[in-house]
Amino acid sequence: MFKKVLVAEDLDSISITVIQALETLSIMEIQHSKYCDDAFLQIKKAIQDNNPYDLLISDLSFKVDHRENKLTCGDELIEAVKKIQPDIKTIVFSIEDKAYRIKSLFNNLGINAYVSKGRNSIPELKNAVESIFKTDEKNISPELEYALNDKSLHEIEAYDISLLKLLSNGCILDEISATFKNTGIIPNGSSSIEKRINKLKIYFKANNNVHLIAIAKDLGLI
Amino acid sequence: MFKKVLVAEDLDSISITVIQALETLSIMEIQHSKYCDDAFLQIKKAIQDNNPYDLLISDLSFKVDHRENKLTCGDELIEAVKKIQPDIKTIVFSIEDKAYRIKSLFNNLGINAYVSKGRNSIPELKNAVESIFKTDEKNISPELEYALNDKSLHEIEAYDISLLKLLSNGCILDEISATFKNTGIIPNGSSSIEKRINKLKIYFKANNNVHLIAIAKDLGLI
DNA sequence: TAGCCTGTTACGGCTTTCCGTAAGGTAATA
DNA sequence: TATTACCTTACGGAAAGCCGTAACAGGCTA
Repeated sequence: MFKKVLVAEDLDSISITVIQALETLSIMEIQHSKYCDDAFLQIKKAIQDNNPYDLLISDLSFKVDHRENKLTCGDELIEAVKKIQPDIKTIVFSIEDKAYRIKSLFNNLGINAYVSKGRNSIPELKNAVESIFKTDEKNISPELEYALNDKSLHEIEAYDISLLKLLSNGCILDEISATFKNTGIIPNGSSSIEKRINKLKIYFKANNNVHLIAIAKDLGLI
Repeated sequence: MFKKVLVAEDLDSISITVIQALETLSIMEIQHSKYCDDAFLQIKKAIQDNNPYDLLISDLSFKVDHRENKLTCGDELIEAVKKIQPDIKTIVFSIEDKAYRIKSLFNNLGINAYVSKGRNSIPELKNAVESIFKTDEKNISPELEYALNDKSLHEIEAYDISLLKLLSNGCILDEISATFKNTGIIPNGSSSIEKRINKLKIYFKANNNVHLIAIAKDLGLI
């Protein structure tokens, strides 16, 4: 079994249970951080001490409070950690169940397992830990397996996300066009952007821009 | 101390910790439900058995799954419970920290305490339980006290919420006007609705309707 | 090279939103 | 009753979004 595990989770009501669950798996050393920045520093220090972590279990969203943090969410934490310790195993444990989000975690961050916080997630979390210790296969909550096979999600790209974000910030077409030109994103003609928004509206069955943003927000795309 | 307490919480990772915390307060009987419908039935049965619950600790949002449920969220659960047992004490334990939401829980549902799930929420939850057992005062997470005093929230009424919801569903002004006329909501002139939307845009510092809906979604108003 | 396909950009009209102005209605007050 | 204040509704011009058409460029194929 893994020897040294770090849990990055802000809610005390959850971290307590997670740590107890890990203890039942006879893991020797279990550490816990309430902030992403702290988690990153602990992993960094463990490398320097020549006693690195085997596994990182991280939440995705962390509450903002008085503290200033460089890393504000689990995505950023994992990305930063992989840069200094590429071989560390990672499990994401989050309430998030949007296929798009989960998909990108496997594809872009190379996480080893995704466990969705739910009515029976502690046994699932234990299984995931055991499973990725034994094999190197990817592991995902049973009810979320459909996510990786959802073809439709291939069609929504980073370009669309940028577009939707700018729209949701109140930008008009010309402003979006200018922004894309400045950052070198193409296509950036206001007409092409208009067309792309139109495609998104058809895809998401939205009546207008307002409706489109409401749907994108509900889906967790932005 | 309270003798009989019900915890309505879907996430096992949280309910386990909450129950452990209640046990340290020497509460004799602690029950737990993962669904609002189950919680309601348990409370109903306890009344029939002449052994009612003293306290209900409930989450607000519950994940949807295969099961069909009449009560889908904590708000609905508490409202239903108060109808059959008006004197029951209620604590809401939720990640929600939007002032508007919390305010309406105290004012509309008459909850006794609100504890926000956070980095130190288990001690806060224990304090809340002890506090409302001793006194009959309202109790709220320290960092959320500002919520009840936030004057600005008085200005956002049910009318605005209906309006924002229709907007977010892709309705245009004339459709909203027609809907309001059908349901007897006034003002319902398309011009007045336009003005009202304008006020909301100023209030929330939104550039346009799209921006407004994005903000309303972020604030959890809709 | 000519033809075809695809994707980007441009243009024009039509609708909807945006925003200021003004008319009508009601209620409180002098 | 007259005045005032406030709210609702109506109207109109400007701005932005909506949607179809067309021009242009690059890549592929015959």
